[in-house]
Amino acid sequence: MGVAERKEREKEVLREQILTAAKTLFLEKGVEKTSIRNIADLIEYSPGSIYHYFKDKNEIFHALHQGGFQQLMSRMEVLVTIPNPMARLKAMGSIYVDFALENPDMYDLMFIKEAPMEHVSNSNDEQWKEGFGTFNFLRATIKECAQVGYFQGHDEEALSFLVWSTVHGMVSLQIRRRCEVVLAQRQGTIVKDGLNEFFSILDRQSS
Amino acid sequence: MGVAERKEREKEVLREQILTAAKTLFLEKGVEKTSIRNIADLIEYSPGSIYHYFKDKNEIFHALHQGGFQQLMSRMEVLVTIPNPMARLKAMGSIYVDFALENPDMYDLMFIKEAPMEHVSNSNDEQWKEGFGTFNFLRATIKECAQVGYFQGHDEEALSFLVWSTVHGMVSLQIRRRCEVVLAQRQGTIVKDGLNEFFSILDRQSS
DNA sequence: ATTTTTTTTAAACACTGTTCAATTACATTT
DNA sequence: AAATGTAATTGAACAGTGTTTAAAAAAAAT
Repeated sequence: MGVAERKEREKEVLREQILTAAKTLFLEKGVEKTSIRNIADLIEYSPGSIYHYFKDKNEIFHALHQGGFQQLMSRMEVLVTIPNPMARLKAMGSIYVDFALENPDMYDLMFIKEAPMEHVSNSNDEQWKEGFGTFNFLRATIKECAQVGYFQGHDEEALSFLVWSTVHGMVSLQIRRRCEVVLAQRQGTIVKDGLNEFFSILDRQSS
Repeated sequence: MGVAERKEREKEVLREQILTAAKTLFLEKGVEKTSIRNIADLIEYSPGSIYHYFKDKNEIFHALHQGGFQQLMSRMEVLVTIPNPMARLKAMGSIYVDFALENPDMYDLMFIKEAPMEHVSNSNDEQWKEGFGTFNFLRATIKECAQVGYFQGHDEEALSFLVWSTVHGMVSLQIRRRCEVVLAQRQGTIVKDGLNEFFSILDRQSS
C-alpha cells in the first residue's frame, strides 16, 4: 500500500521542479517579467499544470520567500563565534549586505516588495518569527556593545532600527537602481564603500 | 499667426491631463497595475491617443518622477539660510524624512517602486539636474562639515551615499511596513527616534 | 474649395495570469 | 483481464496587458 506515498513523493518532486525553474527564471529576468508559461516551458509541462501544485504565481514567490529567510539565518549562525560585540555587529552588517547583493531578487521579495503585511503579522508564519529573531539578535549585540562602552546615552531599540535601516537603505537603493544616475562612476563598489564608512563611524562611538 | 502657439498650448493641456490622471492611478493602485487603457478611460480618450503625447508608459512615469524631485527640491531651498553645515545637514535629513512620511506614495514612486531606470540613467544630465543637484547639495554640505572638523579621513562621496541610505532606509522600511512585525509597540515614532539617534551619532564625528 | 497637416480612433498583434472542460494515465476493484 | 474511479495533464478560452498601425476625422493652410 505504498502507492499513495510514492505518488506523494512524485508530486513533491514536480513541486520542487517548478520551484527551481521559477527561481532560475526569477533571478535571470526578474519576477515580474517571468510568466507562468516561461516556467511551464522550462519544465516541459503545460501552463495549466502549475496550478495543480500552486494556487497562483504569488504562492510560488511565497515558497521561495520562506527559503530566503532560512538562508539569511543560516549565514548569521557564524556570528556566535565572534566574542567581541562590535566585531560581531560589523560582521552582521557584512553578512546582511553580502546576502542582499548576492540574492537581490530574494532580498527584494523579503524586504522591499509590497506585501500583505497585516495578513503576515496575524498569521503564525515561520519566516517572520525568524525575521523577528534576527532583529532581536541585532538588539542584543548592540546592548553588548553598550556594555563595553559604545553608544552611551542611546536608545537601544531606536539605535537597532537605525543600524538596520542603514544597511537596508544602501542595498535597496542599489537593488532598485537609484544610484545609477547619481553615482554612475562607482556603481560596483559604492555599497561596500558606504558600509566601510559606516564601520568607521561606529568605531568613533565609544566613550 | 498664433495658431501654432495655441495648438502647442492645447497639446500641453492634454499632456497635463494625462499626467494628472496617471499620477492619480499610479498612487492609487501602483505603476505596474495601472494600464494605459485605465489612464485613457479616465481622461475619456482612446488608448492610442496617449502615444501621441508620450513615447511609452515609461515616459509617463519619468515625467511624474521628475515632478516629485522638483517638489522635494523646493522644500530644500530653505537650507541655504542655515550657515552652520552640521545644522544644515541635520535639517536636510529632517526635510527628507518629513517629505517621505507626508507623501509616502510619491516617495514610493521616486525611490522605492520597481521602475525601468535604464532610460533614466541613459538620458542626459540636463534632465536629471534635480536629483543630481540634491545629491550634490548633500555632498557639498558634508564637505563643509569636513572643513569645520567633522568626518576626518572619510570619503566624501561614499559618506554622502551612506547618509542618504540611512534616511532612505528608515522611511522605506516604514512605508513598506517592515517595522510592524518587529517594532509594533512604537510604530508611530520609530522613524523620528531613529533620526534623532542618527543626529547624536553625527555629533560625535568631530575630531 | 482644395490640399496638407495634425489629432484621434478602432482594430490588431503578441503577450500576460488564470480557469476549465475534456482527455489521458494510472491505481483499485470487480 | 476488464471495468471503474481518481488524479494528473492538457489545450483552448477569457479577460486583461503594452504597443503599433492604417484609416478616419478634424483643423489649418493654401
